[in-house]
Formats: sequence, structure tokens, C-alpha cells
Amino acid sequence: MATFSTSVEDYLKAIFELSRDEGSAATTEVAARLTVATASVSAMVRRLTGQGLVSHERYGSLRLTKKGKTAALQLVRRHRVIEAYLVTALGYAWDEVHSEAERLEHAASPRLINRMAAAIGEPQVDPHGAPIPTAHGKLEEPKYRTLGDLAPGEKAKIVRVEDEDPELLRYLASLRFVPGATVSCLKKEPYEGPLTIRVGSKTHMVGPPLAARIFVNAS
Amino acid sequence: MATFSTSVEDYLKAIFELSRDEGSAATTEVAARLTVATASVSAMVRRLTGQGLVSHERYGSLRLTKKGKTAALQLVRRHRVIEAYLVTALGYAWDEVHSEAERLEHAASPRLINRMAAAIGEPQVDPHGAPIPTAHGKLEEPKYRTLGDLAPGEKAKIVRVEDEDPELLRYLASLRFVPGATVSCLKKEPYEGPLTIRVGSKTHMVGPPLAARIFVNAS
DNA sequence: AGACAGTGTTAGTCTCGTCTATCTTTCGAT
DNA sequence: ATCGAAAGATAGACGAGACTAACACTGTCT
Repeated sequence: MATFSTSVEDYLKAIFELSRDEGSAATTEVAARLTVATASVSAMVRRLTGQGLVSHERYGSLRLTKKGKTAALQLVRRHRVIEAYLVTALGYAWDEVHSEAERLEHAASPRLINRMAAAIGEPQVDPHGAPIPTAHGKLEEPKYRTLGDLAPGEKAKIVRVEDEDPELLRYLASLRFVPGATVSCLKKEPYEGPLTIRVGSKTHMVGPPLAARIFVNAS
Repeated sequence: MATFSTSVEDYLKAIFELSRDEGSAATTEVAARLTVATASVSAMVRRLTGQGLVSHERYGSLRLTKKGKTAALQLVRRHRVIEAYLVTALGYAWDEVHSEAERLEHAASPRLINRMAAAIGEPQVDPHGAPIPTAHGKLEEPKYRTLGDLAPGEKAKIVRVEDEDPELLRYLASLRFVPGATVSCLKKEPYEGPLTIRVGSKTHMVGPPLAARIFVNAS
């Protein structure tokens, strides 16, 4: 198993996640996600293609090779296992784990990751509902509907939320918008208006941008 | 709390540990411990003195400033807490933890270290018997006698062993030469000859180089 | 005291990963 | 069909951290 620098791993993960969401990744998107200059991305892409991790032709879009995807999946596994472990075994709050995992994922050995996963019962998802790839790199990542897709009267279960913004996570927790919660859409104002969502015995107004970051399962 | 690069941390720790053992650290010693060229040490020392972490004059010996010592103690704490946690909470063997901790110590936040320490009951020593600095940077590191210092007929308790060589650790474990074990010196051949050591119901022959790496407490 | 082995420093180069500034390509709007 | 704005690539620089080769200092042994 080849080992990569922290930077290389970060680029691979960024490309992986962007192309998961949108089919392929663009230079500017990677630059934005990693907060580096686009020139830095160009330079790194040259190195990555040289190592056979990324395929790319001039002015074209970026995609991971098989090798690159394997590496990225390992990294995603490391990240999500660490997040789950921190919450379950060490009492972290779900808004505290992302940045810690961002650093640890580059330092943790496969053995450590597997022991952590075993210690907390091989969870299928991380604290934000994101699925954890298996040790062999299998990942089932369904396309979910979002809260914003619900029609008035519909009921659903929250299965996943976006995980990068601690403040958002604290807000969601305060509303009890957490994976596993059952929600129902009471009203939906026209013209991209706010939704009225009931969860438990409370109702909340939710704007479309927020609603788009909460994923639900037909239920 | 300033944050340092992995390299800077490694140098600080190396200088700290060398000067603990011998009062001061020399360029070649640091180079040998980190397996880098002496020229690299000279270059790094220039940077470190610039940052006020090390005091040094040309051709003189290296010592940490107060600031440098504080940083090194934090790093040592991180290392030893991680080692203890891996053994106690995740079932690592004591010969597997050193290299894992070497990587994790650079990535773990103070919060993580403190939670790990709390989760395993704030141990005073790591799995090899080395004392763990407190969160406030206090470290009690007594000078112990070694197994080689024992006179025939003397009894003692093993309190600590050197921790860097996994093979050595496996060998020591197979002999039950572990912290906490009570040993007695039955014989000591003259002219730097081997010692005959009893531990439990078994006796073993131990050469002086090995005996010097096992620390004991009068008991 | 002088010679020499060992220790330490300097000089120059390399790679990695970043930047800014500039140039090229692509693509959508007219 | 062209023009201009994004997007992307290139050129050149820089800092960190490493190396080798060459040079300087120290301390010891005779």
C-alpha cells in the first residue's frame, strides 16, 4: 500500500467528493474546497497524473483513476471511522469531530482504524449519517432526497446532514434535526419560500438553503 | 498556543530527550536520533533559535529555552498518553504503540489527549513505565538504577524499560521483564559478565547491554 | 606544541507545495 | 461568428526541509 503526503491525500479526497456530487471535478472547485490558488491545483494535478492517481487532459475535467479512487476511499473510511469513534468512545459532540478527524485521518494506520471501528461495533455510518466504506473499499452512497424536496403533508426520516460546518451542526442539534429523527412537512410557502417542519412535538421554519443540506429517506 | 510543524516538533523532542539523559544535546546526537544529516540539524537549529525555542552558540551545545521545553513537554505528554490509550483502550501490544504514537502525536489536539487520558483513568506512566507529564507540563522523571546495577542477592522491582525497539519489547515481554515485576539478582559474573536474574519462578541470563536498558526501583 | 580525528557550519542544490502574475483556451451570449 | 468572461495553464519565486561536498573549529594524544 503506497503512502501519500497529507497534501496529496487532501487533493484526492477533494476530487473524490466533488466528482461524487457532480460527476466530475473542476480545477476551480478543488481550489475553492482546499482554499488554495488554482495554480496550485494545476501543479498538483500534474504530479497526481504522473503518479497515475488522476486522469486529466489539458483544460479538461478531473477524475480519479482506479488507483486514486482506492486511495480516496481509504481516506474517507479513515475520516468517518475517526468521527464515529470520537463521538461514541470519547464523548465528542458531533460538531467537534470534523476538524479533529481532518488531521488524524492522515496519521492513523489501517490497524488503528480497524481497531477503532471494531471497538464501537463496526458502525455503518458516521455521526452525520454518512456511510463508512468497508476496509476493502466498498462504499454504498445512495442519492437521498432533501428536506426541501418534501411536499406538504409528507413524512420522512432524516438520514444524513452535511458535516463540515460546526455552527450549522449545533443549530441542527438544537432543533433535533438529527439522523434518525422523523419529520413531517406541514407547509411549504411558494416561490422558494420557507418550509414548516414538525419534528417531535415542535415545529420550525426552515429556509430552502438549509433544507437542501438535510437528507431524508422516504418513510 | 503556537503550533509547530512535524519536523520542528521532532527536533524539539529529540533535543529534550537527549538533554534529559546527558545534560545537553549535540548536533551529531540529534542527527543520529532523527536519522538526518548533521547539516540538516545545523539548518534547523538556526530556525529554532530564531523562533526562541533553542539557545545555542556556534560550536556550542544545544539546549531548549523555556518556550522550547514547554513545547517538548506537551509533545512528550501527547506521545505517552497515546501509547497508554492504545494499550488500555484499544488492545495494542506494548511493542506496537511507539511508531503509531510517533505519527499521532503530531496530529492530536489537546482536547483529544485530555479525553484519552481521562478515558483510561489519568495514568501516571505509559506502558513502558515512562512518566506522563501533566496537562500543565509538570514531569517527574526520577533517575533509576538499572538491572545491571543490582548486586547478587539484591531484589528490586522493574519500573521502566526502554521503549523504542519493538523486538526488544517482545523479548522482554517473553521473559516477563515488565514494569511491576519483582526481580532478584542471583549471580553476576565478573568482568562485565552476564547476570542471572530470577523473575517469578524462572531465571534468565541477561547481558549487561540489555540490563542497562531495564530500570528498577530499590524494593 | 602540533597533528589529526571528530564535530559543527556553510554553500549550493533538490523536491514539495505554495503563491502571484500573466498567458491561453473554452464557452456562452449576443 | 465573434467577443469577452471564466476557467485553466504556465512562468517564476519562495520557504521548509532535506541532501552532499567542502570548509572551520575543538579537543585529545603524543
